Amino acid sequence: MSDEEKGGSAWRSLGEFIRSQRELANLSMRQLAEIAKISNPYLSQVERGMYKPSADVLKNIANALHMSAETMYAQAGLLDDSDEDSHHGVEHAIKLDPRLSVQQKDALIRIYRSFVRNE
Amino acid sequence: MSDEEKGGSAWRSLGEFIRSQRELANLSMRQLAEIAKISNPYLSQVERGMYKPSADVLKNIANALHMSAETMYAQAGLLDDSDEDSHHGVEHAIKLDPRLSVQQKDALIRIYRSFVRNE
DNA sequence: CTCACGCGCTAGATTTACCCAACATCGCGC
DNA sequence: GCGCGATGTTGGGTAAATCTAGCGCGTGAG
Repeated sequence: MSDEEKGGSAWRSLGEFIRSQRELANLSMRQLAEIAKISNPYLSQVERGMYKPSADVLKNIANALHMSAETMYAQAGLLDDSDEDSHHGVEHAIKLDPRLSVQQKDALIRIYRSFVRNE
Repeated sequence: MSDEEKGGSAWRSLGEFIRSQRELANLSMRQLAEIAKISNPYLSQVERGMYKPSADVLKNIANALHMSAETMYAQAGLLDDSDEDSHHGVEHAIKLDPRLSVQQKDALIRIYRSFVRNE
């Protein structure tokens, strides 16, 4: 089939993404599950990539984590078709931000590059 | 038993929306179902609002109807709010960068926010 | 040390999405 | 009239998504 890969790998990385964002927000599974209106065991399975959550669950999790649903869908690989976001990367986004001064942009980009270099 | 509130009726209008778009494109159910990689009976159920299709199905249908997945999600009521002042450009890119660790993303976002706050 | 409590995870049951086969209905050519 | 091919729909099954109840582990207080 010439279509896009329907692999489950995208879902697994989505789970890791959710877990990292949850930990970044210092939320326990039960807390996030409560806010996102799902059960904690299910959240556990989702974070471990065992199930592909439906769209409303994704949206609820995204809102609970104070991120846009689109970000979540993009991470889940559900927004490929028409125009994939300007995926020109972090540096591009930094350069386009009008609220940053030139020095600030430079500093951010240098920090970013030091991070990705030490991958 | 459950509460039918925001969302319950959204799926029904979504079905009507899909049906109108399909008829507008002069496609039969079997044709659209074939392109969207679902079965014709299931498409029938969806158009009549009996089931809430999952995100990938929605994306495939949107694709088959030559519309963006976001439009479909919006019709499904899955994409409304994304609070937060919407200058997500830099933060969005940072969150999606797979080469950054969680801590690195956190650090970059904090630096970014301190910059724009101190403008 | 023990008890209580929060954490993430497993086990099993229930609900839901989705497919396949068969149905009824409406043309259209013979 | 009789097929017959195309349309939308229904019934019944299977696998996946989601829930509830409970487990085992760590940690802090008494």
